[in-house]
Amino acid sequence: MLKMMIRTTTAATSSSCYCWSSRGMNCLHSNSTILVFVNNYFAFFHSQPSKPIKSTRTQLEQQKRDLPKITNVEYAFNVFDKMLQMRPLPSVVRFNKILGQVAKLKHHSAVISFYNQMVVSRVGHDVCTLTILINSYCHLNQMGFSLSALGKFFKLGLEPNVFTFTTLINGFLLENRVAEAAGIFNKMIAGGNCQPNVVTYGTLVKGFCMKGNNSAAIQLLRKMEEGACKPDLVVYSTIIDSLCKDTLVDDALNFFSEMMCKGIAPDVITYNSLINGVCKLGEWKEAARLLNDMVSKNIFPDVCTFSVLVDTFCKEGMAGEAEGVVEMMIERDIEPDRVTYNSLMDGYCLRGEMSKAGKVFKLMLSKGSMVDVVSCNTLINGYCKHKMMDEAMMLLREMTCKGLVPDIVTYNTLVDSCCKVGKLGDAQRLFSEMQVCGQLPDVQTYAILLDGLCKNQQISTAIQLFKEMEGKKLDADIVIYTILIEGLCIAEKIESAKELFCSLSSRGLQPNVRTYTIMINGLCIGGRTIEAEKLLIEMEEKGCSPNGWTYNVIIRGFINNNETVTVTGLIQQMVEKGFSADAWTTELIVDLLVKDKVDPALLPLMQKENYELNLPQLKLNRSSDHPNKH
DNA sequence: CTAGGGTTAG
Repeated sequence: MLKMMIRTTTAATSSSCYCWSSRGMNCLHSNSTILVFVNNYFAFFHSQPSKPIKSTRTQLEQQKRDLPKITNVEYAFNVFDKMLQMRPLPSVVRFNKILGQVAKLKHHSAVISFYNQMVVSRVGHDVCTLTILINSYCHLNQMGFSLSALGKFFKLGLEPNVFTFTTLINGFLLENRVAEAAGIFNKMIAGGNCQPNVVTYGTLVKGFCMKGNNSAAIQLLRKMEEGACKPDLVVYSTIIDSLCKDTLVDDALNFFSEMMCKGIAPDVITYNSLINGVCKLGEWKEAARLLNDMVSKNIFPDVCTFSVLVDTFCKEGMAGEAEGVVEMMIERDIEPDRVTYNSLMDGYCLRGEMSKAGKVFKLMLSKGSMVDVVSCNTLINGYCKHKMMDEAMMLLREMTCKGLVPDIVTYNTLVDSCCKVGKLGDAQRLFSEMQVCGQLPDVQTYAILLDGLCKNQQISTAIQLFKEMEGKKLDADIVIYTILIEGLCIAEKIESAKELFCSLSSRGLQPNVRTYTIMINGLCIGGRTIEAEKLLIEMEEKGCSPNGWTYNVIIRGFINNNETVTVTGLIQQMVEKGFSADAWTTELIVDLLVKDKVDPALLPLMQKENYELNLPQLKLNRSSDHPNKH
């Protein structure tokens, strides 16, 4: 359906950009920058061949004619059996070829059983056989067996080569044992007869990146430049990707240009890393520039490239552009996958266009095997965020009918929304249901339900639930305690809240800004403004800087307790730190100004600004609660 | 015949 809609729109895409409505198609006259962007790409993609030219694969196939192409393990078993029955036995090389192909299919346990058959049938093995074996053990996270396979080298009088050592290094890295990986590498360098090559270096660079040690990875790259083994595309791409993941996109771009200066051409993986990096920072214009750049170099974007763009446009609220990207994909015969459609669906959910989200979901259903737990969760989340609880619950039932098992995210989403709309009973029923279905609640689930109970003034039930959680040996974190402290404050049990707050350090927990602010608010509600002010100073001293929300809370607290003398100082402090009063606080301050109780010079310093959260202020203000980000 | 980079979504 969606595809049909997309196809009907493509004819007109050169002049405008379209979006869908429930009635069909509407012309979307968005701002010119976006139109220029989209149109450039259409022009651009129309000028490209619709599919990359197929390489001369026939040649390769001809070369391999004597070797059967292994496409699945069953076939490999057959071929292998036949080979074992041949007399004389085929050469080790032929067995290695089969083994290698099975390993490429990632059927590592099959590799091991083939190897064992080879041993029984007395097929000789060589360095290559053992290296494939070691590699398979590595991928099965069985380094112990890898190392005992290494022992076979000595038994058979074989010498491990650079492939063997690189495989071992990779094996240690897969188990996060970077030190041991580096140890092998150092021994290679010291040994002299088997020096690391560019792949060995690349493997270790990856290892450092995995540990988040970019500087070690970069150091290794610099070391390569000094020696005979120069860094290649993979080494650069690994570092570029790692920098992008750490949002150090500028550094990544520097390595990108450095690489190109050396005549190393980037590929689709390099560009995907960069596009992903800039997109995570919301810089879609930079992403568009990179996309432009790669296509101009005849590097073809793949599903991943496009999916990232769809996701970013959706998150930036640019659904029309996201649709445009999907059109481009279809135009270029790149089939959007579940990730692409899921991003688009999430984008519609974000805009509250739930009927369009539902249409994408139906389209995914019609394609078969595209809908999974994640896509259901996305739509359920969309329904929940727009308080369409009936639809959300219906989808929960539907997914079970389709044989999809709702996971902890499904239940957490639903429990949270039930709490937010005040359906505590439903939330509790879902909480039991998930346990019956074998999805054990985690700390986050408890946090969600505890928060719901506390916000709905059911503190005693909350405390009961908290004890249940402790009984299950789940470690309560600061988020849980903050919720309970807030719950106690809402119940106006300020002394208990304070006690719990003071017990945090003995529990090995550090209060965060949220915890402090909630406690300060509680103290103000209880009229204990002196303690509130002391806590404001204390948090700063303990290295937890108050934020705008903290100041708003304490200022309101002081005003409500008629302590207007201190308020002037607090407002000054807040403004000096670059925070401003929210609408509620401003109202109270203006009120004071009218009564001539604060310095009028402060007025222009205050701007209206919406804060994420409003705390209960002697009265409960449920409607102003925002989704909690525990 | 054997070893290294990205796979995006809730």
